Amino acid sequence: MARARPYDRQTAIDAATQLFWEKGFVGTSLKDLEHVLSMKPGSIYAAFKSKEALYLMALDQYFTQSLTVLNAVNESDGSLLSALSDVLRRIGKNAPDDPLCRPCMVVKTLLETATVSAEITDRCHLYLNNMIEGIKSVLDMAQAKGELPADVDTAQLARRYQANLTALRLEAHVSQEPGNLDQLANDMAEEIERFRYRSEIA
Amino acid sequence: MARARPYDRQTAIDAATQLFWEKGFVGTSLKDLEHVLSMKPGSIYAAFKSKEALYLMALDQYFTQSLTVLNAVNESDGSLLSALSDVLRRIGKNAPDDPLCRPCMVVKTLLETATVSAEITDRCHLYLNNMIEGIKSVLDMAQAKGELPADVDTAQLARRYQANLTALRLEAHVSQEPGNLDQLANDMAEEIERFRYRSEIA
DNA sequence: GTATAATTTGAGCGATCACTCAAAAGTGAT
DNA sequence: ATCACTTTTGAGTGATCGCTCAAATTATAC
Repeated sequence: MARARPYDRQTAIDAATQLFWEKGFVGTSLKDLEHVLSMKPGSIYAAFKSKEALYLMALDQYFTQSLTVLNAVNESDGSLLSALSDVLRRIGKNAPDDPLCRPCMVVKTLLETATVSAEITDRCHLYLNNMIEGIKSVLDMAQAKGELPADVDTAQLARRYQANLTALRLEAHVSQEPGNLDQLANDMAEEIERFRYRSEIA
Repeated sequence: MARARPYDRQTAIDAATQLFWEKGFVGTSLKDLEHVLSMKPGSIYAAFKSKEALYLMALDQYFTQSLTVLNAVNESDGSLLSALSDVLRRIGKNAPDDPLCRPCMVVKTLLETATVSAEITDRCHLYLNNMIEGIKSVLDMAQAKGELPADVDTAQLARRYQANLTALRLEAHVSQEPGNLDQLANDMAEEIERFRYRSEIA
């Protein structure tokens, strides 16, 4: 029959994702990719068509992995609101190997590639919309469970949560004093907890 | 004596700032700069030494201009807290020609150049610290004027404000539905207004 | 006008960019 | 072993990268 690929495609895309995530689209050269993928240019282009196409695959990989965080929140047995605020507090810890403690790749991409590739930009908008939709559905679920008052605008709160999440991930990358980040994370976590429905209050 | 420069240096740096701000350090080529500055490569290097040095000048220019916003807040005759929250509401309007409604150049730079130039990165941290210091001193003044309760941690609130500002400016760049941005801005504005001291409450 | 000094000019430097393609190499079926 | 087929290889493509420098240009001083 035919020759088999000596590499695992998914592993390769994942390596490319890490590289792109760190250095950006323009900042990543093909030489960089060759090293990380252990592939020669010809193979890269045979396998992934182009640098831009590979970047789109990397973005998709990133987004898929990001969804697992949201799924974990959804499947938490305790309070959904607590699960959401715990994500914020987790970023406050700024663990070096925690991908959540690095700036969102989609945001980085949107800041970088507005003038580079319309297709990449469009894809990013799609991911962002999907993500906020996912957050909203968690909040809707929380509302159905009685965790959130019925009059809370879940779409609006979802946008607020996403904004906080983005700002916090940015701050984790920028911040020099860990205590400040943790405090900021706690502030944001308390903010969302403050929405929790308490029957004893009017 | 000697030949005079046919261009205004400040104007040139300003043009470079706009270009760098939009396209980033790596994304801006010398050809781009030649067009914007109407200068040939030799002149550019004679005047600004290198692309990186020019970028540093652009960053400084950007930061100086950013400070004028803070100064305007400081010199507002009315409430300082209102002046701060008005800045957030102003971003909610997303006026196309309002530089405040574009992502912070320092943040963009930090996301892009962590792997490119340590000097640029360091300078950005400096600017960020200066800016947050400026915000804190506004809050301190508000506290002295009795606008803020004495027990408010102004340093912490300043970080929170800066995080909101950054997130909002990002959202202005990313957001597709203007109404959402405005609502988010109002949320953030109300959040800071909620700190305002009211004598009739305990 | 001539000398002097500061500035612009722009062709061109070596390096790197994203990318290509003919050739070599590996794999399974017969 | 041979074949059909897929994949890897890596030197090499033209274009562009940031940058340089000898020459030309423009100004002032005398």
